[in-house]
Amino acid sequence: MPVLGKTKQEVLTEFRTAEILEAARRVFAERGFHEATVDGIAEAAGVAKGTLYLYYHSKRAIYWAALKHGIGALHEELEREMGGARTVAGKIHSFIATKMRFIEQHRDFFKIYYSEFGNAFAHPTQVHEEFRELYQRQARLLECVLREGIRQRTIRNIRRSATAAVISDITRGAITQRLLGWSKGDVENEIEFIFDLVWKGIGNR
Amino acid sequence: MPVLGKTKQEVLTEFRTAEILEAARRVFAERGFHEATVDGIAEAAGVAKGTLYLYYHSKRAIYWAALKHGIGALHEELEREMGGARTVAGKIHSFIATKMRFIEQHRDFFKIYYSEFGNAFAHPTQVHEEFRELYQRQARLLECVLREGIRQRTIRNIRRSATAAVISDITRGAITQRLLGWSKGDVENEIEFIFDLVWKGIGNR
DNA sequence: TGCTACACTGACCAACGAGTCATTGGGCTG
DNA sequence: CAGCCCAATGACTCGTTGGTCAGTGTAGCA
Repeated sequence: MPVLGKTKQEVLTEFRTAEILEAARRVFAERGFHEATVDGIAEAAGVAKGTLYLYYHSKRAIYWAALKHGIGALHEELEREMGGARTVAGKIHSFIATKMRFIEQHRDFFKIYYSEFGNAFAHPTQVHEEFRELYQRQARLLECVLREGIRQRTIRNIRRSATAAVISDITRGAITQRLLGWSKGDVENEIEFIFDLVWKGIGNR
Repeated sequence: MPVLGKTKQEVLTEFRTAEILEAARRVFAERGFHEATVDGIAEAAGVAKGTLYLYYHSKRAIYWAALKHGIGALHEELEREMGGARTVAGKIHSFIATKMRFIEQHRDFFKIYYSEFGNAFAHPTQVHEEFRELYQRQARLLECVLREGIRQRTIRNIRRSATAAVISDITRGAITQRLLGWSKGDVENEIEFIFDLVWKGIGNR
C-alpha cells in the first residue's frame, strides 16, 4: 500500500541503489572499470554480490549508473551557478569555477568521468552515444552564453560550438592534471588564471 | 658473426619487433588495453602467440612499447618542426599544427595515447610515472618558446608551465573530439582557429 | 505462534584469456 | 647430405571473475 507517495519497496530500492552507487563510485575510481571486480563493489557496499544483480543487470550497468548520476549532479550545479551570474563574463567564470570546485568535492566521480573519454575510443556503440549526449549538454550551456556575448559585442564573433569545446577542454585539462597530481597549487588561483586566458582569447579587445 | 654492424639475429629482432608493434597499435587502438587479447595481436601480426613472448615479456610490455614508440616519433617531429619556425608565434603555431596533422596520419597511436590519460588514474605506479615524464617533455618544448616570447615581450608575463599545459590541453581536446568523431570539418581551419584563440589569450595586446 | 513472501546470500559455474613449454621444421654448417 | 640449432608454434594450464540460483532468515500478518 503506497503511503506518502512511496511504497516500502520504493524506499528500499532507493536506499540500496544509493548505497551501491556510492560504493561503485569509490571502487571504479580507484581501480578503473576493468580492474574493479563486482565482488569488490559488493564488499564496499556491504552487501552480497547477488544483491547487486537485484538492482542492476550487469557490471556495466552499475558503472553507467554511477557515471550518469554524477554527471546529472554536476549539470544541475552548473545550471544553478551559471544562472546566478548576471554578466556574460560572470557566467563563463562561473562555468570554470563551478566545475573546478566540484571536483575537489567529488574526485572519485571525476576519475570515472574522465577515464570514460579514454574508454570511449573502444566502445563505438550505444553507451558512447549516450555519453556524448551528456557531454554536449554541458557544452550547450556554454554556447548559449557565447551567443549572448556575441550579440552584446563583449565577445568577438567566433564559432560558438568550437569555442565552447575549447573552454570545456581547458577546464577538463586542468582538472585532469590535478587529478593525476601533476599540478598542485591553489584551485582558486588556477580558476582565475584560466578565466583570464579564456577571456583575453575570446573577448573583444 | 657481425657484418655491417648488425648480426642476423639483430636484423630479425628488429623486423619482428616492428611487425608486432604495428599490429599491437592497431589492435589496442581498436579495442583498448583490456578488451584487446594477446591472441588478437598475434593474429594481426601474423605470428603465433608464443612468438610475442619471445620479444616481450607481457601484454603490458607490448602496450607500453607501442605507446613509447609513438610518443618518440611525435616528439622528434615536434622538435624538427618547431625548430624550423623562426618566430615565437610561428613555433607555437607549429606545435599545434604538427600535433594536429600528425594525428590524421597516426590515428591508431593517438587512441592509445589519449586513452592512457584515463588509465593513468588507475595505475599510480611505475608506468604512470614514466608516462608523465614523456608527457612533460612535450610541455617543456612549449615552455622554452614561452620563455623566449616573454623575454621579447611578444607574450604577456604569465606562468609558463601552466600556460604550456593549457596549450597542450586545448590541442589534446581538439584532437580527442576529432578522434571521437564529435567534431569534423577541415583540420587546417581548426588549427588556425585554435592558434588564433591561444595567441589572443597569451599575446601582449 | 505459525505461515508466507521475498530480500538477501554466497557457493558455484562456465568462459575467458594470459602466459608456458614440449614439439616441430627450416636453414645453416661442416 | 647429415645433423644440429633455435626461432616459431599452438595446445594446454590455471587463475580470475561475471553472472546464477537454490537455499536462508526475517518481517509482517493472521
